[in-house]
Amino acid sequence: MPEKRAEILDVAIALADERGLAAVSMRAVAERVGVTPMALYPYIGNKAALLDGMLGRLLGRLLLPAGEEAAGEPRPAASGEGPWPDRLTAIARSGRAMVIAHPWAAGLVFARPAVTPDSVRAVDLLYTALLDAGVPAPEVPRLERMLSTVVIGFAASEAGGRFGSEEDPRSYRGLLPSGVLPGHARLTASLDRRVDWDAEFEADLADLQVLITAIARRGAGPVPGPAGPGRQRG
Amino acid sequence: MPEKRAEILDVAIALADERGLAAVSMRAVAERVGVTPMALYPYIGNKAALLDGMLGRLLGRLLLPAGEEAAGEPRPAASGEGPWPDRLTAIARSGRAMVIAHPWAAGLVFARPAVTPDSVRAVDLLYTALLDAGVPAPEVPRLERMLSTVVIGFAASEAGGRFGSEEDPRSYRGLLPSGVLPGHARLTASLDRRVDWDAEFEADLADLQVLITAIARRGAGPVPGPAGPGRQRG
DNA sequence: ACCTGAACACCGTTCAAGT
DNA sequence: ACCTGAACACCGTTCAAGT
Repeated sequence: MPEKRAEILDVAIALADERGLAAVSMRAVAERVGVTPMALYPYIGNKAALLDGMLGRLLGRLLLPAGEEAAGEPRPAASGEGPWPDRLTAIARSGRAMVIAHPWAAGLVFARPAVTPDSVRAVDLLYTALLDAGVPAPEVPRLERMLSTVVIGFAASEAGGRFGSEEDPRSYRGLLPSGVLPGHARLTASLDRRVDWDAEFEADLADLQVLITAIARRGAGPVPGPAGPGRQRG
Repeated sequence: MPEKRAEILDVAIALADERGLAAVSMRAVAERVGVTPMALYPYIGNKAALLDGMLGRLLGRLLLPAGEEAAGEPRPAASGEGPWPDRLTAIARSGRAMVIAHPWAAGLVFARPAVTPDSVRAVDLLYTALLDAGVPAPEVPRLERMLSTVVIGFAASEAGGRFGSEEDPRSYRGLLPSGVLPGHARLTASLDRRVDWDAEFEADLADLQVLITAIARRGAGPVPGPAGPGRQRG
């Protein structure tokens, strides 16, 4: 990565952190770099490539082997050491921490193929953990996509507002008396509690480990389970 | 919903379907409606509210009780009849079909709280299905968020390109010889297959049903499982 | 009550020109 | 090799004015 390109991307990331993705314009980035908008193009290509580059740089930091110039960033994901549940948990927490630290990145992750060298390395860590858990090889890529979708989707929902804020528990109440929300009516006690998102994320991770263990178990035995397409032992 | 507002939103949706979300400008929508950009503001509010309104209108169509003026739209989600796995599957398929029919909607779902009347009704269908499956009440809202995150995230990944296209299986090969991708090296046979996304979605749904059943089982028994935070029977 | 027209402060990107 | 300046075709939104 040419040094100038890295500088431009870091300026753009800082701008997005401070004022949101909408504030990241070629003109605004150029001004912070101290240059004319047109001077960015040889290094960046265009606006879409600028956004790709910003995301790629975050992913690169995420995978640094602990304490390499990533000051102020969330701890990088552990590499291939330790029991598989610990490795899965570490990667998942790093991903969520990245999105919380840079909420604007959430929307970008879903929009670009995960095929940059850095994101492929992240995927590889998950592959290895799933294989070590005993998941049959033909099911590993699918399960990796499901896991990363949950982690990214959870963080994106938190950061983007889909999970809502403090005032929304009341928003469904107007629809209750008319009886159009029978499910909510059966849950009122549970719905009025404030949600601890850290705890919910950890509970989701625990449940996914339950699922992974179940899949590994049905893959190991000679008797196929009732669900899932044809598969074979890796 | 005032008739003019509905007309404006439908024009904006058609524009997004035809030319992408980036083509949806106040000016372009106004031109199609046959009016000056400023004439939209009393009905719409501003650009952000226009996007919210577009998404809300899609959600409304999704929940129509089968065959009410939703010509050319994906089949609406089944209401509260039938076994819970069928209901869950129907809602999940409807959500994915909506995103495939209107790919631009994927990015919006994560960015807005799911508290409009229509999205609350969709959530209620999932609550009811999970309760009928035997999931303890305190775990139902969390599980609903996990399920909808998987469905929306899967569809968003498909529509947005995160899952990649035909050519990307080759993209990791350059990194294999150097040994930085041990997980991929153990999976080459599985990674070279073309992916059937319909089948993968169905397999994910089947696995989520396995997980739901496991949670219902541990909630019913007096012996708590090793994973998950404190919980109580509904 | 509903809409228009001009204006303001922005965009991304091109092109030809400078050093 | 690297950067600038002017220009083009756009944005969302304001405000005062028209009917």
